[in-house]
Amino acid sequence: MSKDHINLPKTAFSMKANLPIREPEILELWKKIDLYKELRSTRKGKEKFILHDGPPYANGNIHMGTALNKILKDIIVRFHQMDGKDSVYVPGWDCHGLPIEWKIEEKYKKDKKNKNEVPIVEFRKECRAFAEKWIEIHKTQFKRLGVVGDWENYYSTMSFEAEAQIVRELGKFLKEGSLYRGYKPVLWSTVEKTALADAEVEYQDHKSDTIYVSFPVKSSKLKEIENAHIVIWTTTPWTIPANKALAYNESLDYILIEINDEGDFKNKKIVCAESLLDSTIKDCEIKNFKKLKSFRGKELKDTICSHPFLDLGYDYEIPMLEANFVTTEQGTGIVHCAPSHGPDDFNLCLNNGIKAVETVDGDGKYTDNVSLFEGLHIFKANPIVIEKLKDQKKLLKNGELVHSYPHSWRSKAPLVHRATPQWFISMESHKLREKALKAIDETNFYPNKGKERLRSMIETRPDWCVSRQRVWGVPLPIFIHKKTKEILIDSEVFDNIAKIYEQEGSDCWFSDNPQRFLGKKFKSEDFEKLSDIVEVWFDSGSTHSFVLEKRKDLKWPASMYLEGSDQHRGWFHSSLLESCGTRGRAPFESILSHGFVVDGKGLKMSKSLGNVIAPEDILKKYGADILRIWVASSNYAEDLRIDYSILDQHSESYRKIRNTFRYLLGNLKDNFDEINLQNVKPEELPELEQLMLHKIYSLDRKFKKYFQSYDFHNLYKELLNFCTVDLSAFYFDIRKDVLYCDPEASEKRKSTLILLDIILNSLLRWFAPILAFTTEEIYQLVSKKNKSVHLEQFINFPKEFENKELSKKWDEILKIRDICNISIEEKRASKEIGSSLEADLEIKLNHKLLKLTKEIDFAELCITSKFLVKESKEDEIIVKTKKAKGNKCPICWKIALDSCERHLCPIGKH
RNA sequence: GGGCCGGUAGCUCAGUUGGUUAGAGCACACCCUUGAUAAGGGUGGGGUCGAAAGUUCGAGUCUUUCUCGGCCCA
Repeated sequence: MSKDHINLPKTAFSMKANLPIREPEILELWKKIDLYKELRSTRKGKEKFILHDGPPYANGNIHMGTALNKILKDIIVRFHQMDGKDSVYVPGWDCHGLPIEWKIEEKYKKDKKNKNEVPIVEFRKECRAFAEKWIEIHKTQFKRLGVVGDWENYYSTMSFEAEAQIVRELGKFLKEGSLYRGYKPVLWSTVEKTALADAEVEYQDHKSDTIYVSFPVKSSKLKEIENAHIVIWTTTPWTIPANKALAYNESLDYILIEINDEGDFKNKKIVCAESLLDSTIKDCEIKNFKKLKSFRGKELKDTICSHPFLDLGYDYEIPMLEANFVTTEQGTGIVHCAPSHGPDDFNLCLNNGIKAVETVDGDGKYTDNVSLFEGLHIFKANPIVIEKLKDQKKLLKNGELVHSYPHSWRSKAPLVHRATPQWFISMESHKLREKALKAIDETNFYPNKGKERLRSMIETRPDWCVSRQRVWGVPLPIFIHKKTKEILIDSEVFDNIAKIYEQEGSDCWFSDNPQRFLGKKFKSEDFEKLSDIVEVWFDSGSTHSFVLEKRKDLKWPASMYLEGSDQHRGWFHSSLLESCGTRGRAPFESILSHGFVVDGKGLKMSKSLGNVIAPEDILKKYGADILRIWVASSNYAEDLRIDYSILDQHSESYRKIRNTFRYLLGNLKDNFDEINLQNVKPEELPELEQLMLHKIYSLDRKFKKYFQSYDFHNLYKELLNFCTVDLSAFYFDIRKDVLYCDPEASEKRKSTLILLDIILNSLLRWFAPILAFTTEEIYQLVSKKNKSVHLEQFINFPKEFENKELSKKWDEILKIRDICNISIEEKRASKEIGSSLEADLEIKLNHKLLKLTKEIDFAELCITSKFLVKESKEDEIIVKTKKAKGNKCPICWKIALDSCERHLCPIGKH
């Protein structure tokens, strides 16, 4: 029998996707039709959805984390666009900062060039060019992922507009008075008279003086230690004059002993950690002592000591503070804290209201804040400190120690932590913390746990240090009066600086005459011009001001900020603070944070483990749509696992989806004319079609629910299950008979085509935000309506499609079908039949089910040739399968005793 | 080291306020089909719910400890 008599599927949509080749062609198409522009004009005047791009750093190739971030953003942006909104995405880059400075310095090192001999402006130009280069590379890589956005008009933190606006933003904090000058320890070289970044530090062995020093207890809740001494050990005797506190660990055990040896400490009581007692008495050569009392560290709470130099004028209180950085590795279990000379000390003291001051100047000499020692160089101070401690009978022992110590990579000179003038934004002076906490309450978080995470950080964070002693960044627009030391706060000056930057960027700050910035109102000789730059978190924290507020196509606040969960401390954090400080609320309405990309076993990717997968490799092997499926199907609330076996699996799912489309297209013969759903009368269709309309309707409800909560992995799962369970294994399989064998005039066949049309249309739109390329490929094949599938909108299905009663009825029918299948399978296993069309079903149902399924054609549903339903007294559904008797119709392949009525074929004559 | 988050079939994920025998899809095995064909269908196997202890009539779900992993901080 020729196949001319049947209607087999035919489509130009190939089974093989070949995404790595096809996707770039679709990118070309989007470029040709200027998709971004089309998207904007289609939704002109519609409600805006603005996902504000957190700028990646313009340095280095993208990795899986970046790809995840951008694809997730793109999926969300496309969803909102399809939902009918004007969903605008403007990509941006973070450009200033240390990593780029290093790259340029590395290059200098290679070329044997000295950074200090190159004018700052020239150095900055190289940094700028470096960032520009990476922006272009990133752009190509992001576009390849299918990300749609305003790539031509991206934003960057180094644009002149951005630099100008950053100055304006700082001006707001300055005018308000919440930006103040304070001191904070940084690693400092007294030789080069400059601060050093961590990466510029080399660790080498260094011989230090060590001392055991006693601090007399002034008062304590622990009565036994009231007249005792707290003993500390340090390798930096010169920091003793800057001591402001002592730190203990509340979870350690401490001990009080009495010394009976002759000498300064005879009959004196001292305190140290119990586990360090042995090493302490050994080091201090204590021979005779008595253990008096052991106690937990937490009992030291609220203890106040005196400075060892109390009698020399250091008559201030030394509080004991709880700190978990105190360990029992070395020393006495109690640490001396000089907030001006150590980051731990600084943070601990700051949290307890003790601020750092400038104790040592740039040359390494004590300032007038340190009595007795003023003018003395710290590297010459150790013997003098030791001598005075001895005089005061506060020195138990001194010695020497060779240990690893930070040195400058250039001069090789030993470094010190030195409190330097820095600029801070106060969390309290203008209620910034309070405003930020309120703003967090008013923000939606996806997932919800992000809210607590950000809140707990804001609750405890210290004042924001916004200055850096570097060169690649926006200069702090600050002048200080030489005589009064007052900060110049003048709107005209800030405006003037901003205006100049807007024209030519901020390089001129370092090269031009300061008078240019001061204008006519002030004289440059009266002022000192600051050379610090703004820390980069302030840059990116201000993007809302120079992107969202400045661009007409955007809105402030953004609808959403979306980044990795590390950005709770980063961009979410700095944007929140900047905006609350200047505008009193958050620059976002919602925050979506995603986890980190880890390997198939849940371990982080690292070169040493060899488990790194680059986006580029995935694109080459699978294509962007597979990667986009991986993003959509993973639960971003937690870490996202990826390896080749996971991608293989998603590839399989993709093939299933692709073949679902192929079946639709094949049976529609690539003809697709969108049906007006209002004209579809469900009651005029066969029950199976009615059921499918209901399934489409209820899937759409779930789809929209999941989309509203950005629950993409469940959304994708629903779509995939629909394709496999409801379509491929059910509806498509059953309706092949009608589609292939019914005459074209058949009403049933026409009804099926209506459904195929609706299903194709629905699937195209549902999948479009995720499978951006594949849905476009199909759309280009069949639709003449729009230039791109992405210009379409989600469908609103008529309420009439919903039919819960029918759905319930079919739940029962499908149970019967399952039992039929099991029965057929038995006969297949025993080799009595092969194809289900060789089966003849005998179904026994109770009265209720019998009545319910009166009109149901179980042969059609189970794809058998015959069936018979009998009433049974039992509730159990019983199915018996027999081999169908008769001959096979050459057209529909059904087995019948006489002719096949549908084809009037005289069975048996063939 | 500290804070926070997480661990459910090989994989991606469901699992209501504690309540029958813990689910789905994929993958796998076997079978069927050869008119979706490098496709399609059917059936089936597979889980100590990270581990242990506790609360409870009853724990994947609540508590504690441990363990493994991730992020942030130090």
